[in-house]
Amino acid sequence: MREQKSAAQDNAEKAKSRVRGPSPEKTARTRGAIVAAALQVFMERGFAETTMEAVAKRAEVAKGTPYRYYPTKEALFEGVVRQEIAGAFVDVNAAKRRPGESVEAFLRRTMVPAMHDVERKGRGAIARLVLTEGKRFPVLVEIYRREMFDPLLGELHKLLFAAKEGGEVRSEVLVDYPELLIALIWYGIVHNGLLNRGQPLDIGQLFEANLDLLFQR
Amino acid sequence: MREQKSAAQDNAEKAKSRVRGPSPEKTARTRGAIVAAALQVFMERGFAETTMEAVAKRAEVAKGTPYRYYPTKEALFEGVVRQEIAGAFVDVNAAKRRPGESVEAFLRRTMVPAMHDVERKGRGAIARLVLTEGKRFPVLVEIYRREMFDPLLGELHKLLFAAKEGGEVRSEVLVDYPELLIALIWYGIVHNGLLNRGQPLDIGQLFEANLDLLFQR
DNA sequence: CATATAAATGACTTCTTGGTCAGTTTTGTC
DNA sequence: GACAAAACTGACCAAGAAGTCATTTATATG
Repeated sequence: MREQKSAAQDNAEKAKSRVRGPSPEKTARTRGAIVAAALQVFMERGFAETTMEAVAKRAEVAKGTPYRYYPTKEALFEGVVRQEIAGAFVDVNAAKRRPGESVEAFLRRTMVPAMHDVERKGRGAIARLVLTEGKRFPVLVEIYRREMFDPLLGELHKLLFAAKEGGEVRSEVLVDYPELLIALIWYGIVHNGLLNRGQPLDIGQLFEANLDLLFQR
Repeated sequence: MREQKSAAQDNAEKAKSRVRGPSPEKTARTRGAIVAAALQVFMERGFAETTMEAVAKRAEVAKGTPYRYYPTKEALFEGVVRQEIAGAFVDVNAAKRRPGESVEAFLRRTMVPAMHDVERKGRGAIARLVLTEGKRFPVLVEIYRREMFDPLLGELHKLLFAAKEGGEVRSEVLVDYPELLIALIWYGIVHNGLLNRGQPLDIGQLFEANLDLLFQR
């Protein structure tokens, strides 16, 4: 029933046409090692300074092996960063305001902790990579914007609007410029990757300070 | 009195030992063309993507000529950016508060217009260059910090402190975190270089919005 | 105008690195 | 154990770009 397999037609969905050769698990492990190594090296050296050989060495494979998974260095970079963005995509819409919960309380409960571990979860590093290599990889910028930036901005906008409506804040400046809240996130990311020596700036703390200001604490 | 010139000892300070050959003005013009070209190309392509040949071509000189002024590509980059930072160093301490002028009024009078033409004066571009290439050129980051970042932050800190003392603002958050005001400048710079399509974001406007918020407008 | 000197040139060298591929090893099936 | 198929290897190739330098050109002086 499967002697001829009707030439390249049945590996459409799940039907991996594997009859012989190394197990898919092994392959997946190799791919994983390469992706992980690439991410590491790209993050510490940047795109241009990274050689494929360095990636291979870090992944403990030979020079040619990465090319079995990604045709070019560019493709490797894109693939790896893409995947990382997708993985970091914490659904900003996941948390919902509890009945009767003020916007301020909601922001402190959800956003502050989230901001707090931007660095600990590696989100800062990926943002910096998109930032520094963005000019060469506009696609990644677009993805980043769509997956991270715009949703967060939109959510903040809605919340600030609600805060205005509910009388929690007087000024409507924030409703027009929710960017003011986003700004400090970028600032923290940039600062941590470039300007500071010593321990990183805690973005959550900054965010909280801004909330204090906003809600007249 | 100058036949032998006592072998390499008298061109110490100002005594350029020029007796023959092209005028220093011509040389200066060539250097200027190279520096200008380099800055342009570096800004539009980044360090790694820029070839010395492209710089030479833009400056309308031959491949080897830039090397008469800068020994390596790195030196050229550093030299050019250094010079640009120094040139962009608007003395933040230049403007002084007029007698009786409120901090708010002072900020609106001086800072807002200054922010307003960050992009028009090319300061955004140079900041982005420092940002994207900073990892490879820590010296430049240090200079940038010393010449631009720290002075501005310090000045803002003093002003916000004065505003608190004078009762212009209730919250003392801004005194502890003047970074909140710096943050949006970075945000604007990053945004203009990466995230936006269409016309650039006006940082002055953002700054003004933040002042509105801060001073409860 | 002859000459000395510096500036500028661009063909050439060298080195790095992305990418290839014939051969080898690994793995699973019969 | 023989075999087939895929994964893996690393020597090799080719392109591109940094940097060199013998030669040429431009300029100022006597």
